[in-house]
Amino acid sequence: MSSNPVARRRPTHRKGRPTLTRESVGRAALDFLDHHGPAELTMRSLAADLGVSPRALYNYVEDRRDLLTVAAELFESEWRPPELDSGHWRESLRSYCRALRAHYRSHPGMTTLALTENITTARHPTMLRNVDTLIGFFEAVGLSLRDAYRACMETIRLVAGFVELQDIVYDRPPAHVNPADLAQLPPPWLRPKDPKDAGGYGEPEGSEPVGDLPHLARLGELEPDSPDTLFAFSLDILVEGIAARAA
Amino acid sequence: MSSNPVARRRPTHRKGRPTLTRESVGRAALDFLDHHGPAELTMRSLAADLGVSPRALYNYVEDRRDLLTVAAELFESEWRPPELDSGHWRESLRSYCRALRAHYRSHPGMTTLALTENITTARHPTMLRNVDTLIGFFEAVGLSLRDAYRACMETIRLVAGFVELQDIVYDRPPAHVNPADLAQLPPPWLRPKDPKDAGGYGEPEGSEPVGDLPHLARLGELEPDSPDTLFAFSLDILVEGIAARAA
DNA sequence: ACCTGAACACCGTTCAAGT
DNA sequence: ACCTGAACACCGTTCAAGT
Repeated sequence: MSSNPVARRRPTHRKGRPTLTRESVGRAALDFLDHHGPAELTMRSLAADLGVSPRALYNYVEDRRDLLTVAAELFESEWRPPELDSGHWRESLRSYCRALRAHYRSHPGMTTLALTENITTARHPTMLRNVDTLIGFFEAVGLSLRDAYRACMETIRLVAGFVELQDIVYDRPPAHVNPADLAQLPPPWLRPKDPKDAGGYGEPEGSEPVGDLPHLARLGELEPDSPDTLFAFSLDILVEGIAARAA
Repeated sequence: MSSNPVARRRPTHRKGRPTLTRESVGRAALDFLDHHGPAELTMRSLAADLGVSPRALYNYVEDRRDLLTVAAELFESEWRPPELDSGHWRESLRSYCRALRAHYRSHPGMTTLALTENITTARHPTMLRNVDTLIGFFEAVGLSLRDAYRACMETIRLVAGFVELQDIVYDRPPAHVNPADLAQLPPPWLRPKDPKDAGGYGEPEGSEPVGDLPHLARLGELEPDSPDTLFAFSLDILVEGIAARAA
């Protein structure tokens, strides 16, 4: 040991700012998503955030894909799931899914980015452990190993799909959708387009085009669901579906 | 009527190729996805495909977002769902979902594009009619109107989520994943990274890292699921979950 | 060893000009 | 009326050069 040369530490600062690392760059990318949309996350904007030139990032990550992979790994490692108790498995699974949903929503766009960049290489040990635990939970509930694996994948996909396809529209309404429209049934994307912007669906006096869509029309009389209520329904379906399988 | 000037038709051809229209441009975008990935669909590549300059597209669509909206509308209008029979509702719902899955897969990337571009404005009348019919089906099965709406959304989200998060990796394996790895359990994204590329998970002789993940390790002994089998499991969960709700 | 600045090949979009 | 070509402000990435 003493024959080794004195360990030369890499400097911790440079020009007054902490030295970059592979992890700190990935961390910055993940945090960036808390303030901006995924489309705004570019090598240049991230470099500007960090106060360096875009070229500097390439000393720590291979390319943009690699950067997003590091961010995805940090994202995975960040989550500490609640305890799972197969004794009260229904409520336990619900809590688990609610926590998982909150985690996905906490860094909005991370899943979308992973999707568009086809990132399947972020396999953080913490995530593998979480998945392993969840599979064990489903076995304890009464599923075969194979079904437990399937149920685990189904659970994750349900939560991720809900956040990406449902929550994202409510949490960050796109420029072209009126937030007030989200608080009504049916949601904007199930309302007929008003022809030529002349009085359409929302008109108080009954108008023609609705006649063809009787069930959608009747939805207008209902109080709208909050995203949380809708998610609770999804969980009901999942839980009872698994219960039927375990029986 | 006869006082109207003679209707001047717009020319149907120009320079030997059919004149572009808003619809034909959107159609070309949708068809483009059958041959290329969504990331390759650019204004320039599409224009090259059509044999025009990129600028020409802007005579028919406002911008890239608008182009993708037209493509999404065509995508929605293209689907003719199978008949729904509430008399044999379980098998009927299964067939419906299988057909819907096939539709999503037929133009891979369309949903991903709609997601990244936040397109919620594609509301083709055909799609609204299909949704309306599905809600009516769930009411006939025994759900309240509110639950029927929720079940309809849940069904669509389940199928879309399955295609985007599961099928896409099998149908178009990204460059960095070995297709042979997809035919094994656990899937690549649940296998521990081999440390420094030295013998890792796949090793015949038992190695350390697996000891910590007992359930994932036992998965290796199982024959892998085909995507179709995995989808059938998802449908089982959905159908029995809805059955419990309808009771 | 780590950074910057300039450059390259792309992208969406717009302008001025052609026919 | 509809198109092209050149241009602008972006993007990811690379090269040569600085300290």
